[in-house]
Amino acid sequence: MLIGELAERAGTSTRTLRYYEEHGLVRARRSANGYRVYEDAELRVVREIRALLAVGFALDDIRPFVACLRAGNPSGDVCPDSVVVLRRKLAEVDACIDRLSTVRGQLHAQLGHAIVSREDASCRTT
Amino acid sequence: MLIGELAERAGTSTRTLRYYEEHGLVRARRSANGYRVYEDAELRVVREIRALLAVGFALDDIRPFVACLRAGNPSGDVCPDSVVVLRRKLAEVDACIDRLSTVRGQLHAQLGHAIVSREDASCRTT
DNA sequence: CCTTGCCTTGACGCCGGTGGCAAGCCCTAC
DNA sequence: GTAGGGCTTGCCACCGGCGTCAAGGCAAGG
Repeated sequence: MLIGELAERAGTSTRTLRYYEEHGLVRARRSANGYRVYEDAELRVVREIRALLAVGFALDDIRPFVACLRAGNPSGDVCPDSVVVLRRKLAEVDACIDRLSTVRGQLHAQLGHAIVSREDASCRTT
Repeated sequence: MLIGELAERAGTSTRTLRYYEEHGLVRARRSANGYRVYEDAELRVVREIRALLAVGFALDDIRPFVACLRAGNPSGDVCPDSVVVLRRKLAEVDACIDRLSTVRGQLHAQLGHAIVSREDASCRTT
């Protein structure tokens, strides 16, 4: 399978696949003419990556899941490393929700004509 | 008041103040030597900006609040334009919380060994 | 031979709010 | 005179996940 086909089947772009490879997440052998050739199994890997990204993981966080899949596991989340990341992310999300709830309260109060206080940074769901 | 003093009193940097000015949020007259000279009132403006940024507003969103303050209002949130922005932001935050709650559920499920589905993008609390 | 369409690498752009550096002016004190 | 501090403008760096363009090689069909 060449890169264009994989991109289409995974619902993404060739640029994206090359980017993943550059970051060590996706693998390909090269044919004689230098083209990337993918195993069918890579499709699952790419889908795992996309699903995790959508949930808010960074590429670095995703690495253990991919490794877990490559190790032959039916899903990428059964390995200890993956679980660690999952727990961390869960904690982050919880913290984020708490913060947003606070902000929500502030906005609500301000709409009722109060004054905004402080709140800090970094909450994502890319 | 010169820029260094304002920066210190507002708890930020001179770089930041110049940036705000560049984006039309903070005003200063110039002394003979070209230095920025600030009214005392600008301190309140800068604090309003910082507070709103901390809550997650973008600079563009903050403009109406500043205008409201400049119009002589005791707080920046009493003007119609400000309220519009507040409502929009509240809605955004609500949506964000919903999304994160969904993600939380997915993470939880995955920790219980299920499979991740999909979720989309953009949730900030800068 | 030429076109078309796949593939390759390389590199810049984006977004937003700064940090930080450079080169240079202004003012004060010693 | 000179050292030191504050001020000026201008521009590059950052973060992350790509989009997108550039310039070129390779394969196949008319």
